[in-house]
Amino acid sequence: MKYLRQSNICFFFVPKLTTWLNQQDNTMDKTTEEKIYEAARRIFIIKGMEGARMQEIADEAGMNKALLHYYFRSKENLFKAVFKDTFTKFFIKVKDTLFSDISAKEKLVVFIDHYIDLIEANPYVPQFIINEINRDPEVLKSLMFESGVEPRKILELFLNEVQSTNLSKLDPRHIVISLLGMLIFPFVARPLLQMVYFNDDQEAYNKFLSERKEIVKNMILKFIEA
Amino acid sequence: MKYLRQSNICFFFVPKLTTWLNQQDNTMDKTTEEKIYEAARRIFIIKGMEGARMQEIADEAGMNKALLHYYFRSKENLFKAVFKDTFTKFFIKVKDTLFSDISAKEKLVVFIDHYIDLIEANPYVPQFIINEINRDPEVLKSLMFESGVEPRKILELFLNEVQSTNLSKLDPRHIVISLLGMLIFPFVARPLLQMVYFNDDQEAYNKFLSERKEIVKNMILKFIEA
DNA sequence: AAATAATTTAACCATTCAGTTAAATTATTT
DNA sequence: AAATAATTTAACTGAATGGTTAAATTATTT
Repeated sequence: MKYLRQSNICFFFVPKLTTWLNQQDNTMDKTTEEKIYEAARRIFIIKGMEGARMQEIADEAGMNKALLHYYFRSKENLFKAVFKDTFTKFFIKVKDTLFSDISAKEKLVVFIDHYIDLIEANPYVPQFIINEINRDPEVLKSLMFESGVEPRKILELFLNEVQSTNLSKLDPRHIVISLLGMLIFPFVARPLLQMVYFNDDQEAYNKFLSERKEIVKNMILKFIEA
Repeated sequence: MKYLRQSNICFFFVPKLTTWLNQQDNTMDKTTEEKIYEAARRIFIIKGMEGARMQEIADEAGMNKALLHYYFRSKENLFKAVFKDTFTKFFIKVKDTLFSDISAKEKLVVFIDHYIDLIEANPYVPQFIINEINRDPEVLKSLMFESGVEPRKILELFLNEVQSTNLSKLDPRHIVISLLGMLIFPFVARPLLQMVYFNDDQEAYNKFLSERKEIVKNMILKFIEA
C-alpha cells in the first residue's frame, strides 16, 4: 500500500518493506522513493515549501514529476516528511545533550561542540526550521506530540539542574537563548554579515565561524561564572 | 509620470508631487499610493515576496488589484520599494549609532537600547530582511550602493575604534555578531522558543523579552572587560 | 463648459503550478 | 507462460496568479 505514510497520525519516511527485504537496495543504489525524498530535502531547505516547485524536485531527482505524487501523494506530504525528519535530527541532538548525565557546565560545552558541527554540516537548516515554524506554529505542536517530547519536561529538567548547581543568578533561559542566538545567527544571516563585516570575503567568514566554537564557549562560561 | 519610480537606478517610495503640493493630503487621509504601499508592507513582511498575493495586498488596501499595477507597475517593484524602505530604516539606526561621537562602550549600550526598541516595534522585520537577503544577496549590494553606505568604512571605523580603546582582545566582530544574535534571535525564533522554553506562554515570553535589554547589556559589558 | 488627464473598475488573458490519468513498461507472483 | 501488481511516462486538467485592457468615473486644466 503505497500511501501508508499519509496517515494523519504519522508522517515519517519509511523505506518500502520490499526494499528492506531486498538486501541489494542497501548497497550503492537508492530507491526511487529515497531519491525523491533527498532531492526534495535539498530543494525545500533552500527554497521552502512555497518557493519550491515539484518540477524542480523531479528534475533534481532525475525523474518524472508524477512519481512525486505516486510516492508521496502531495507536495504538502512530501514537505512534511522532509521537515519532520530534519527537525527531529536537530532536536534530538539538543535533547540528547540535555538529558545526558554530565554536569550542566559540561553540557553547555558539549552542546556547543555538537551544535556548531551540526549547523556547519547543515547551514541552511536552522532558517528552514525557523521559517516553517513561523509560517505554521501548529506544526511544532504536532511534532512535539508525535516525538513524545514534552517541552515542559525539558524546561523543568533544565531549570532544576541549573538551580541546584547555582551556576548563575540569571534565569537560565537567558543563557540558553543567548547561546542559541550566538550559535545560529551567524549562519542564518551569513550573506548580510559577510558583506557588512567581512568585505564579502567567504574565506574570512569561514575562518570567523571556525573560531566561534572556542569563543562562544568562553563567552558562555563567563556568563555563568557569577 | 506615474512610473518614474521604476527606473533601474533608483527604487524608493516618493509621494506624488501633487500630493506634496496639496497640503490636504498631509492630514488624516493618505493617498491611494500610500495605502497600497502600507498594505504591501504589512503583507510582504509576514509572507515574503513569494508568499504574498497581489489580490491579498489589494484586499488589505481596500481597493482594486489593477491599481497596484497602475502605481507600482509590478509585484517586484512594489516589493523592492517596501524592502528598501524597511531595510534603510533598520540599517540607518545601526549606522547612526556607529558613527556617533560617543565611546565604543557607550555606543554598545545605546545601540542595544535603540535596537531592542526598533525590533519590539517591528518584530517580523529582522526575519523579513534576512530572508530576502538570503534569497537574493545581490539586493544587498545594490542597496548599499544606492544608500552610499560602504561596508568597508563601517568595518574600518569599528575596528579602529575598538582597537584604539583596547576594549577587548577579541576580534570585535565576534562581539557585534554575538550581540546581534542575542538581540535578534529571540524575536526571529519566537514561536519555537516560546513553546519549548515558556510553555507557549505569551505573557511570560514578553516579560522575558523586556528583561533582555539589561541582561544583554550586562553580558556584552562582561565580554569586553578583558 | 469643454477638454484633458488621472484614477478606478470589472473582466479578461497567459502562464505557472500542483495534481491526475490512461497507457506503457517493468517487476513479481502464480 | 500468463496473470497480476508496481512503477513509470507523456499528456492533460483546473485553479491560482501576476499582469493587462477598455471603459467608466473623477479630478484637473484650459
